[in-house]
Amino acid sequence: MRAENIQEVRSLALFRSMSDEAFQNLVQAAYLQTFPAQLDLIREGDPADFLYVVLEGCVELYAQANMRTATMALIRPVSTFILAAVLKDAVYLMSARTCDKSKLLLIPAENVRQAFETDADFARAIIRELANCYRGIVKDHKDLKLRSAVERLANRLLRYHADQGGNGSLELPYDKRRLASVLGMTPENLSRAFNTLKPYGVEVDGSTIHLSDLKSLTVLAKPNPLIDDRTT
Amino acid sequence: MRAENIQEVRSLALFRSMSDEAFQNLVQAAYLQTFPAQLDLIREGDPADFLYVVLEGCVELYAQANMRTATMALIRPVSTFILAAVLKDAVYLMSARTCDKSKLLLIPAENVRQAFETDADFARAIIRELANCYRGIVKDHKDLKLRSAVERLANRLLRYHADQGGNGSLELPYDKRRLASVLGMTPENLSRAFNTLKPYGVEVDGSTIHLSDLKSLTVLAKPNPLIDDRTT
DNA sequence: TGTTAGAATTGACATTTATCAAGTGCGAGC
DNA sequence: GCTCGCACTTGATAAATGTCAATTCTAACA
Repeated sequence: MRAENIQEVRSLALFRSMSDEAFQNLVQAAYLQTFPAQLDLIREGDPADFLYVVLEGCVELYAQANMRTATMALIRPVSTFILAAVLKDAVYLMSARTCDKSKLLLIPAENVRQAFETDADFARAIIRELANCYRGIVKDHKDLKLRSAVERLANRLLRYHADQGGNGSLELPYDKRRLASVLGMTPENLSRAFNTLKPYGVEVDGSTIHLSDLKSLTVLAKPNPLIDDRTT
Repeated sequence: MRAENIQEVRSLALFRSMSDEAFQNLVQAAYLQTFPAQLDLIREGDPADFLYVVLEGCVELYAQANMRTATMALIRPVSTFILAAVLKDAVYLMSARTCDKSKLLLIPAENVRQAFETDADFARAIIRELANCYRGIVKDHKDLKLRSAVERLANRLLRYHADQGGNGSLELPYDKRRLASVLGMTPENLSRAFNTLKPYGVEVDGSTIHLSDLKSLTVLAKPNPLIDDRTT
């Protein structure tokens, strides 16, 4: 692995505070690999063999049942995924596939478990990471249970808008089909939800969205830090 | 606190492996209290002052937004709740209230954080607990995103039935209003879902449910261990 | 045993969301 | 620049779910 990538991984909250020995141990056992777009990485139900770190590209976590598919999350650099399954030595609850061509680090699950048994700093970092993941999905769950499809879209737009500088327009970070699945609706319904938001100053131009009336969009969306704020 | 209660808490997976000193330290700082039914314990948005342990009774975790309320989970003895907020020293994402008269142990958040910084065994136990909580809510999220209301009810009935011995009937663990909210539907809709399941051998008698045709109910429900199995 | 308050059910209806079937438009590759 | 495929949109319709109001049931209690 190149020094640049090592430093990137080392700087992650999860690995930052662990000892050099333990980190070296993890990294030496790991595989760095580049995958093409749309490649299946893991399938729900399979035993958790690796902890994954996304270094470049984008990975989609999804789940299937009853002939339906739902996107659970989209993982962008630099972050890990399916940590909980690895720690529990259990099967994956979600499948994963690349969206774009992606560079990933695969750390054998056994080494991760060993590291948290022996390195107390790493264990504490894992606690923080897991607590964040947990709170993230609690927020997603509240979003889905407490809001209509249009409200979910409106809040998502406000979030992306703020993330991207809040200058009146935003770029959708992935295609509308995936956005629809993330928001828990069909692509058709997403189209209609955008139309519903037109009177609130939402103008769609491909994957660029212009927000010309933030005030009325915010009144409609009623954003709530306990759902939409991704840092706390 | 009575020795019996101490032993009960000590035997929890979260506290079992920690050192005696650290455990004594936690317990000595804690408050044991009995609360009447329907009492608000915590409100989402408030800073996390205590880790709660339910010793007797039942506590409902719920969330509110947009004039709507959703039950997130029901906590029965003996288990903890809102661990993640305590560890992160953040605000609660969910509110909590007693369902029945309940005996709770309140451990000051600061002591919990101290304990996981100093006791590596406790830190590892927290990791296991958090990983379980995370996977639990991932399953809830999949349930909600991938299934219709009737399917969610059918699978829930099968789960309770199996938990209670699988002898053809089951007792709903709480009232239908709460069950409806847990399942993400209105009480009216729950009533209708029960009617929809009548042809599949589901007979409602107050809070007792008889399942006379498990086979066809299972065909309808299509239970999935990656959603319904609460142990893995 | 009768009363009563809250829970549960039912019916009528509105709203939301999904489905199916055409279209339309845009971008990659020739 | 053309065209082919695919994502996206739109329309018509169906299904699922929510809302409101009225009624029935049930269990606690006088």
